Amino acid sequence: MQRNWIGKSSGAEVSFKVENSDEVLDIFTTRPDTLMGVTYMAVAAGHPLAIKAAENNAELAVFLKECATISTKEADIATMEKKGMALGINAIHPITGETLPVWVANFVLMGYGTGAVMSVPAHDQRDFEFSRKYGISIKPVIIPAKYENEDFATIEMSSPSVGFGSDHRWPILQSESDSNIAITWDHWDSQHGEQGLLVNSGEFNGLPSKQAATDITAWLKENNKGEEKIQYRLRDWLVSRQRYWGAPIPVIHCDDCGAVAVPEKDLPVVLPEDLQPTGGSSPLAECEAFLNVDCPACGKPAQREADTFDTFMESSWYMNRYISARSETAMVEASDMQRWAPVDQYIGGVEHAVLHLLYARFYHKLMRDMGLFDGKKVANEPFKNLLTQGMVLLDGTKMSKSKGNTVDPDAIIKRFGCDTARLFTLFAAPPEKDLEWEDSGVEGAHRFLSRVWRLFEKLNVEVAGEDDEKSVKDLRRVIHVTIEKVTRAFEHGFAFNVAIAAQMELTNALQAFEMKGKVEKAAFVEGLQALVKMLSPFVPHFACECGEQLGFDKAAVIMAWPEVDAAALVQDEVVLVVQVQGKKRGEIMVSKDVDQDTALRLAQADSAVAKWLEGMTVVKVILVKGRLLNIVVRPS
RNA sequence: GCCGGGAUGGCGGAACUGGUAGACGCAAGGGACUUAAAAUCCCUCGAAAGCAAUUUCGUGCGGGUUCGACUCCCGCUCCCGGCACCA
Repeated sequence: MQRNWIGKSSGAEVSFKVENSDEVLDIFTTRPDTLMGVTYMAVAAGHPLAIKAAENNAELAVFLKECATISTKEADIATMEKKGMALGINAIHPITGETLPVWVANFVLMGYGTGAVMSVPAHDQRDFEFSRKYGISIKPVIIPAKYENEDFATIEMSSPSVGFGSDHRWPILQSESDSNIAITWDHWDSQHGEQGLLVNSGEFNGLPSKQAATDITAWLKENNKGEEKIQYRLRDWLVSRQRYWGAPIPVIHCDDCGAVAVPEKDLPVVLPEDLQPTGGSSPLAECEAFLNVDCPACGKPAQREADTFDTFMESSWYMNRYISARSETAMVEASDMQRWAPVDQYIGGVEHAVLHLLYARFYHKLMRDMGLFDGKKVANEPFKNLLTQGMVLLDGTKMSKSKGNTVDPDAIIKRFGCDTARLFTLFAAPPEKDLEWEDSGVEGAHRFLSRVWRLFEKLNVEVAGEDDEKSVKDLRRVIHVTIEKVTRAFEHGFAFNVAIAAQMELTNALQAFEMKGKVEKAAFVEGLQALVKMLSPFVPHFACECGEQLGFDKAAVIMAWPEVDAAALVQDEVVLVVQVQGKKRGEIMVSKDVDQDTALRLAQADSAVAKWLEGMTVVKVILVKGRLLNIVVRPS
C-alpha cells in the first residue's frame, strides 16, 4: 500500500534559464521525451520567482496570498479549480532557445520536487485544461507511428482544429494536410500499448518516445542543462501542532541565542495543569507561567516553544519502548531491540495502514541510522506481519460511544458467558472484515457450545456390541481432516471463522456417531479430545471445563495441540465427479488412484453420464486425481 | 481526482494452486416430543419449469482465455477505507 505513497518516479531534472536574469528555473519531469512540447512553465505560489515578481505587481501579490490559504490536502488539490497568473517573465527553452512564459499555478506544490514544472499541454491532461483556460498554445510532439509523415503544427487556441473525442475527455488533434486524420493527445504509449514517434522536435524527430527520453536526457547532460533524476513523492513531515495535548517540544527561544534545546537535566518539559483553554489556535501560547523561562544558554528571559509534537511522533515507536520499558538511560536498549524486534504480528485498523505505518517505518530506519540499534542485527522493517482488522458494526454503522449504538458486552457475558461472546465475534466474520453484530448469532454460538457439552453424555454409553470398521474409519477421517483444517487456519492467515466452522462439523459428526463396540468408542473419545484441545484458544474456560470431564492431567489450554494422523486421511475409495463438456453429469465411486481409462470406462457405464454421451465421440478426457473426470465430446 | 480494498442465497460468510459454487452458522417454513411452553431432535430452504426423475439459469455488469472461471486477462459500475493538520 505504501509503494505508491512513497511514489518513486524516475525522470529528469532540467534547468531553464530565466530571460534577462542570472536565475535558473529547475524542474523535474517524468517525461523528458515531451521536452520539445513545452509551451509554458508553472511555479508554486511559494516559489522565489513568484514572490519576486509579486514585489511590484499588486494583483499578483493578492493571488499568491490567496494560494497560501488553500489546503495542502491532495484530495482538495486534485479537485479544486485550476487557477494561475502570468508572472510577466520568461524562461528560455534549453534546446530551442524559445522564450516560454512563466506562470504561477495553484496546483503546483512548493514542497514537492522543485516547486516548478514544465507544462506540455499536448500530452498532459492537467496542463491541457490549464492552457485551454488561459489560451496558451499547444504543441504536439508525439504521434502514433502511422501518422509519422503528417504535418502536425503547433496549434493556437483559436484554431478550429482543436476538438474533443467522443468521450469528451481527451482533446483531438487534426492533421493540417488531411482533416480526416484525428488522433488523441494522450500519453500515447500507455493508452495504446505502442510507442509514439516524436514530431516537431528538431533533431529528435522520428524517435520512439522511450528512446527520445533517453536521448534528450543525454543531450541535456552533455550541455550541462539537466540530468537524470529519481524523485519521490514523499513530502516533509511537519511535526508541530497548535494543541495542548501533546508532548511539548523541548526548545526555548531566546532573542540573543535563537532556538536553544532544553538541557537534558530539565527534561521532561511538563505541560501546565491549570491551563484554561480559551479556544485560541495555540493554547500554550497564552499560558505565561509555562512560556516564560530563562534561556539555558545565556540566562536572559526567554520563551518556551508553545507548539506540541504531532502525536505520530510518539505512536511511531511506542512498540520499541515496550521492549525496553524499564530502561532509564535510553529510548530503547540496543540489546533489547536485538532480542525482540521486529514485531512478529502487528494488528491495527485499516485506517492506520498508510500513515501510521509509514511514520513507524521512518522512525525504525531513523533509529537505526542514529545507532540506537545495530542495523546488521535487527531487521530493516519494524513489523514482520500486518493484520488490519475490521470494525464492529450495528445496523451497518460503526459502533461508537458518540453514536450511542454500542452493545453492552456485560449483558451478553451475564447471559451466555464470555466464551460465547468471544466465539461469536470470531465466527461471524474473518478478522480483516467488518463485523455486523447480531444477537441471534450470539445465541447460535451458545447453542453450539451446549451441543458440545451434551456430547459428554455419550461417554456413559455402554459398549458391548460389534465394531464397524468402516464407520470408525470414516469418523477418524473427519477428526483428522478437522485437525488439519484448524491448524492451517492458524498457520495461514487468521481464518478463525473457518476454523470454528470445521469444529462445528466435527461436533455434528460426533453427535451423529453411533457406538456399539469398544473400537468405536475409542474413536469417539479421540475425536472429543481433539475437539476440546482445538476449542481451547477460542473458548478457554469452557474447554478447560471439558478437559476435566475427559480426565486431562493439565488444563486444556496448555495441552499439546493435536497431531494429524496422515494415515487417517487416506481414502481407498473416492467420489469422482464426472463432467461432460465441463458440466457436472454424475458421480462415480472409484479407487483413489484410478487411471484415466478405467475412470472413463466406469463413467460410460454410469447411466446418468451415459445419456450425455449418446451419439457423441469422445475427443478428450481430463482426469483430476481424486476430484473429477471431464469428458470432452463432439457429435459423431 | 489519485491510491488501496471489496461485491457470492433472505442474512453473516465458505470454496486449497483454475476443478462438484453456496461449507458452517443465522433467519424462515414444516414435522416429532410435550397437558402446555421452553429446550431438544428430524426434514426443506439460490431462481425458474416439472407430480417426479430431471433440466435450464445463476458468484456486480460486458467481453475474452480454457476441456473447465467466484478464481486468470481486458473494459466498466457501485460500495468502503486512505490521501500527509481529526489526533
